[in-house]
Amino acid sequence: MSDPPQIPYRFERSHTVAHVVEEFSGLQAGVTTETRVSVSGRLMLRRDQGRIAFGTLQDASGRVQLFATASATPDFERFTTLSIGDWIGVDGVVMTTRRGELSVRVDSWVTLARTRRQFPDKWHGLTDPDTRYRRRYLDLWVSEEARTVFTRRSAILSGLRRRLDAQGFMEVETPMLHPIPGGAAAKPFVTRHEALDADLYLRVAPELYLKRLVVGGMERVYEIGRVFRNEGLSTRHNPEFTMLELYQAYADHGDIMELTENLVAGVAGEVCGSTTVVYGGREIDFAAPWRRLTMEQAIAECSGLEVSLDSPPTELRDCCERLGIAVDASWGPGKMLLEIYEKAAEPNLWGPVFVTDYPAEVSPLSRNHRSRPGYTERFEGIAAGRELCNAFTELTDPDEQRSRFEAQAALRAGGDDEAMAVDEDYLRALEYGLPPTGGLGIGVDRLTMLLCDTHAIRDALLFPTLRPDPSL
RNA sequence: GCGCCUCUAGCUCAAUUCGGCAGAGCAACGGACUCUUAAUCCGCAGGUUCUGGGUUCGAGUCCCAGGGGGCGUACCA
Repeated sequence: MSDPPQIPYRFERSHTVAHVVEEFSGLQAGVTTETRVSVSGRLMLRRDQGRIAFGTLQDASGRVQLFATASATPDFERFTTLSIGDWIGVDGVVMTTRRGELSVRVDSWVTLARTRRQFPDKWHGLTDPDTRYRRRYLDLWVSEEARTVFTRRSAILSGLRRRLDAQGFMEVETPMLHPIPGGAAAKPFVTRHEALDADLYLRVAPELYLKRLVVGGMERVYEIGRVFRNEGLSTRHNPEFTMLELYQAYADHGDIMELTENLVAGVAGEVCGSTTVVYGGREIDFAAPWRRLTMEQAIAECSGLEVSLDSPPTELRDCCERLGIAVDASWGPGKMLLEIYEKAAEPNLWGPVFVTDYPAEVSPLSRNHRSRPGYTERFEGIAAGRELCNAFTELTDPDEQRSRFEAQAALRAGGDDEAMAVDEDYLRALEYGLPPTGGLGIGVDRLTMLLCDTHAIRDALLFPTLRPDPSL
């Protein structure tokens, strides 16, 4: 074997593999065209045959066979020493073999990168989840399913953006470093800014900044971005995940429900080819309109329990205890009702369904229900037993918001490190006037899971959070 | 955090209920082959069995501690 040739600085490609396959799909067996193409990618299989050799070239779009011969292929001997996983660029005519396999004849070729490490088994690929996540760059080459999920995730993101842009929403970017964590009940990550000599928190939600923008006259805004929550990892939780939040001035929860069901159904139809998708072997149809159930109705339907905020507190407490929920002394009826719902109803709601009318006690940022005291105009969209989105008619009154914050701060003082703090700056913004506004948050990773039929959030994230590898 | 399971060659996996020489396929390496399709055939090489202790004449296997991972649970509006 001769020395490796100089690696070029660029390679001019005329076709992707898929483009070649598409353009020449009808070619009969044993035909050599006069069309020259240049393609590039990794050599994923090689079948040497003496004075001819076959290879399988894979690029981002697919696979095509390479056909090399001692007479037509320069450096044929060296070609047959390429390793599986080597990057090459190939130039040659499009042809079919006697058996009819579409191929590119290797009339010239160049090494673009060599792999110094051996690729996984060409048939079994990678099965160890840890290796798949830690070396995603390998997983992407050997696992078709992984490529499909991330291609689809990208389509979901652009589909969401396109639809919102078309409805007059403006995409914005708000700070990820917050002086006061807020916008969701979650434990934040703390970091430190040296020059400011201040602790800052990685955002748990962009909500309070986006609503400041509505105060500022941005009537329809959205942000798609990472949020960070310092909580446990599970099949459904990653410490950093992607949230879509949007706010629409002059809209209420009803408008947001319509927007949500149309947005999700539209993206599902576009990305999956149908609003009906199969998740875990069971169909789920995202076509609008989705069912609406109040929290009490959801509880009653799933468990037969007749409870509400008007139930005597002792009854709510008994109900919690029967369900195995450890009731904290600080819980009011709203928190108990929510816990009952989450334990007895939510996992059993296949949906998609909007569960509406959340207690004010557990909804510090949403506006009081126009006709049901103690409740808010908040809803969550549930699909496959899990929260897909959270939305409400926004609380606009600064005095009411202050008292909600203070209730949260009291919980915080009592040791609840997920409760919110009083955000004076946000209150000042409200004092300048927030018009009636509807808001929505969608978990993009959860949506991806639903539309890709994956059951672990790690499979919907390119690089899920893992413990640092102690062997490195 | 807690419980259960798991970790063997680059990858995928073996290694007899009950402790007895650590193996195969693919990849790699050397060779044969002008139409293969996970090519085939011949040959060669490949190991801190996650780490550290312990029991034993003898440990991949049993015990203890630690590490990684998976699942469940808790937490996560």
